[in-house]
Amino acid sequence: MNLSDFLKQFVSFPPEELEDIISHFEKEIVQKNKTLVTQGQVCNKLYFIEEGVGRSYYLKEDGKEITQWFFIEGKFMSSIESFFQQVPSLYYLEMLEDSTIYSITREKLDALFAKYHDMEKFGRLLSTEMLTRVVNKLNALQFQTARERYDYMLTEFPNISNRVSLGHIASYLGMTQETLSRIRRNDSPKRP
Amino acid sequence: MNLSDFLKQFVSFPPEELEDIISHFEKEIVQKNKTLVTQGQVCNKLYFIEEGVGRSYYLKEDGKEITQWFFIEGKFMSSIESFFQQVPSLYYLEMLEDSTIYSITREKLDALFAKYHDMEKFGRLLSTEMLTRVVNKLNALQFQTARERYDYMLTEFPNISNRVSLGHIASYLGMTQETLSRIRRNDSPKRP
DNA sequence: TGTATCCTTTGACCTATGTCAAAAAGTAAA
DNA sequence: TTTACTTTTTGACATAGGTCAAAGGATACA
Repeated sequence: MNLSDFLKQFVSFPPEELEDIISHFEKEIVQKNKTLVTQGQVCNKLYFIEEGVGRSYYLKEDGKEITQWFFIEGKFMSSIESFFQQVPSLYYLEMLEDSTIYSITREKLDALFAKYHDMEKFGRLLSTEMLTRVVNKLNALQFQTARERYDYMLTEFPNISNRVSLGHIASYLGMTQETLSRIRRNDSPKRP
Repeated sequence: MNLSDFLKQFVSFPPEELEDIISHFEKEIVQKNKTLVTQGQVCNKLYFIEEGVGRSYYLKEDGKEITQWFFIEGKFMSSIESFFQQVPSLYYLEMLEDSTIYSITREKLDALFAKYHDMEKFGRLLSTEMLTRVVNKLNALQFQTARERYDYMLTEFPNISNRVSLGHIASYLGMTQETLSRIRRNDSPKRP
């Protein structure tokens, strides 16, 4: 999905607004393993992924990486609270495949929010949608077993497992790689 | 904190806009244990708490209640994804103290979003703020021990523990009441 | 001011998941 | 196709936190 179609999903922009908005994004081709943002740095870009996969991850004191979120094509990617509150990012942002992305700076985005009421609405709807998705994950982590959390993930990110490593998925789900491997072994989808 | 001050924290509304906006809210005095929304029902009001505490909770198959969020005075309260996506609520909303709240329907709120660009901006900022808070809890649940999660909660909701029951807090933190009781017993604040 | 009800603590025991270590299976590079 | 490296699986063992049951404390109301 391209950026224009994505924007139109949320708000029916007049064509000339849409064109103006899109003209403020910059296309970037990035390679697998490229780090977009480092822990401690303020993230001042919002990215739209046209093609590819990325993740945000947190580095623990003991050096272990904890995946916080996956971002796939047709979605926005950012270190959310760093971008919106302009505070140092707790996370790294990294691409996991060769990808085509479009980026916009905080300044330009704010200008668009101020210029177009429609854009402000888009921003609001995008936030609430993301909020919904985060709440779903929260529920999974708060009251589900390891097995159920794995099932949740398959609905949130279908076939992500062919694209990213087991270790990344395990930490995303708040479990170890060994536990996830054992869950997969008994892989009849859970029936209650 | 009252509604007017809360709105002004996010956006500097012109006085007449502010007045118009506030006039669409309805004041309600509700008693302790009042249920505002039931699981399965679409939540079509957003509440502002002027005084009091509430919570959202989920009822598991085995009848156990799991607190999902606490809402205190000076904050908005709702079954977020039910209100914004107009789908049946997964949660109950309940007040835990006698409270003074202000409510607005989805229709009226949408009309205000459409009427005032400033209000749309307020909506966007409110969503991103809530998103940030939810992400913080997500992190706590995803990679912290029971003890650390308890410490996290004390920063997110200082002295909530004097106002709501231990069982509510425990389920909010994804642990049993017994575990929380044991954590509290050894209550020297964790030093790393 | 006693009685019923609810909330919190404690103890004994159990289990899901983590930890550590090594083997096996993939993947890439030469 | 051999070598080196990364990822996944497996096994043995450890432990945080859950479960169940009962005893204390609070609180409310009659």
